[in-house]
Amino acid sequence: MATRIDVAKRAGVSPTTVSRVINDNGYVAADVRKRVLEAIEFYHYVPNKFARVLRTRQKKEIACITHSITNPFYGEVVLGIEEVAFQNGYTFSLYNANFHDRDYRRVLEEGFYGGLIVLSPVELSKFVRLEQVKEALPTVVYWDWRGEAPVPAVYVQLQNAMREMVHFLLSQGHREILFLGHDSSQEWENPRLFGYRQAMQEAGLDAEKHVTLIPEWQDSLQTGYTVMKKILQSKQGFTAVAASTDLLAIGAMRALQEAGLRVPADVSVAGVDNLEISALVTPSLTTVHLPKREIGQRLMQLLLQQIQGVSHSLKDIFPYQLMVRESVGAFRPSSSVHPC
Amino acid sequence: MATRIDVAKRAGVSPTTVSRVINDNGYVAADVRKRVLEAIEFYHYVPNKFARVLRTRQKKEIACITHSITNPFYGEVVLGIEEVAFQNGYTFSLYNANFHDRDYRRVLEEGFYGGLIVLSPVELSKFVRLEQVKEALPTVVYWDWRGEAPVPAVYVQLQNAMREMVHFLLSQGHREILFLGHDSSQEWENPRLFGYRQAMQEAGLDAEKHVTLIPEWQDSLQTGYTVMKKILQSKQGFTAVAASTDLLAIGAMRALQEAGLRVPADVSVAGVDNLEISALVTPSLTTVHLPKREIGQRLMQLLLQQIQGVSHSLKDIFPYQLMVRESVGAFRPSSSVHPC
DNA sequence: CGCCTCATAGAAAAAGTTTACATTTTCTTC
DNA sequence: GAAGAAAATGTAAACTTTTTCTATGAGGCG
Repeated sequence: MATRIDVAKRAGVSPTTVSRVINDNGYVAADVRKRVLEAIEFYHYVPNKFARVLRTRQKKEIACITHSITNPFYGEVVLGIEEVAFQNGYTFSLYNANFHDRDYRRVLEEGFYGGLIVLSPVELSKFVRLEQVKEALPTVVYWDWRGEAPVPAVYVQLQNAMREMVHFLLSQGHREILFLGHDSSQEWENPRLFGYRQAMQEAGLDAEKHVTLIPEWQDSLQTGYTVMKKILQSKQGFTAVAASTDLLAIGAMRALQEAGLRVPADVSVAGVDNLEISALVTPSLTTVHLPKREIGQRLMQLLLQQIQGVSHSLKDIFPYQLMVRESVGAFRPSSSVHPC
Repeated sequence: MATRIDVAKRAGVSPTTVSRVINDNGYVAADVRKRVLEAIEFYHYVPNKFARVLRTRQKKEIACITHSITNPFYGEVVLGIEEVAFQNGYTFSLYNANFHDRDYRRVLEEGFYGGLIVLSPVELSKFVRLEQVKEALPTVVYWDWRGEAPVPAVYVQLQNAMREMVHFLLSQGHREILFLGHDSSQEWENPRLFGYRQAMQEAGLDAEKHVTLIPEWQDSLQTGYTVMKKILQSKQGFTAVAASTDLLAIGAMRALQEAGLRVPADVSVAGVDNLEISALVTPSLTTVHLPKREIGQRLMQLLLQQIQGVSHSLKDIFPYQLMVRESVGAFRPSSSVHPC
């Protein structure tokens, strides 16, 4: 690989002058500049990033870490992040924390990246300790839990979103509404679960009877499918399913259909997220739209502020919107999985 | 940030000894090692990656570039890549080529990465010129086109896969089979299209009548949906759809259903890929399984060989497997979109 | 003409690490 | 107990870049 010295030799100048041309600072005569540019072109010379960063300490590379690269929700968030990153001259790379925790911390701490975006910390809590990592580099987080994030964060009103969704199910006459989602822990409180309980209590219903909790945090089609299969064996009676996410909802819907139940005639199903697929399954999924791309954009903006040191942990409140589609129908007395 | 020199001072040794402890090479006495490790712990010292790479030229970081991070096909391939990368002490980051081409080339060429995996070069041909980039760093590619890749590649027998799928549709009695997918160009030949034509010709049918080509290479649910909507307006008659990918198939299926057509009673639909979602939509999709994770693993193995200089452009032939599910039914004389 | 300013360009230091080489200390072995 | 091997540690160069400092010459001005 050609270095700056090769370029300098070919252009008949000193290496310093090449730097000046590249970084466009200091005085350099027009003809000299031209010669240098030609030499750069000749060698296809690109300055060595490692040497440059070693000297300047300016890393225009940011990292994003997520638990599940295959989750389309994060996919869309990432698109938003990228957009803003590139506009600001940053490059962006994505990590998937499926593997060894130690390695990830190492990567993040060895000074490779100028900033870090953590998508949903709960799923990553085994790998990334926000308190530790924020010491090593500017960090922001997509925080979809109740309470305060330990670093600047983008918040979404998931509790209200879920609540509104359950309200809608209630408005359709449903009373036996199954909650399908993740549990809270000592550390983390699941706002979706709170939203569900809130809505049920407001309607004067038992908010615990139909709560089905998924042990490990897994947001996948397969999880929704297998959990619903199990529920159907348990003879639990319900007429609607309020799923934490669209993936869970779609998986659950399939399990219901395989059991010979019609959605929404026999059971209604709704989710939260509004993924692309949700509008294109049959029946199309009633869900709550979350502005994924905007979340990504704001995350990156927040990180830029962090890097520049002007971060005032802004709590962005993003709008959500109920998307009424086919998968929810009005309650009919005859319709119930196992009448109770 | 603490450096090696701080650590050395605290441990009362020379910086060299610290290096030796860290890299575990050369002689170092047990008690000295212990002192050094304590000092490292004290400072939370992590060697600066930039200085290290500058010196050693060993970049244990590889990049993967794709056109569409949200495509679950690539998502699963990436899981396989990651697995092997981590086993070999490499870290891995993902680029999404939605934005400026120049920037990507720059990132790749400035020596940041020790290797590059390109997922499907056609979609990236605007951004990444394999012939150029392979000069800058070891490169391998997932090659899903006819002909030879310009760099070591992992090949999949897509032509045969598609052919087998169309054979299956034919075996179910279908004759008016619509092909839904991407066109070939001067540069690239689409093996799926060839597989379709081959199967149709073998059956003595017109292989061109029902070919519907998607202009830009777009593999998404939305594309399948909108293209099928358009087809339905055109009054073209067919009884089955052979889609290039599962995403296109699922999108198309939805458009058919919205038009009041039953799948598979009125129209059969099949795809290629076997994504997770494909088994969980209703009706579940008949498709051809491709070993995505294995493809990823092999890609990374191939790249490791490239890096070590022992690459003998191995052509991996991966098995595929027809997955018969609900979305294809036997042809019935009465069933046709627009009987012709 | 002497001095100052400004345009231009090179020399050298610095960033933090690895490693070849050099040096000192300790251990074998006859 | 001396010689030579092996173990342990240190010195300094190298990796490539940016940046500060210095040097040279040209032109302007009193």
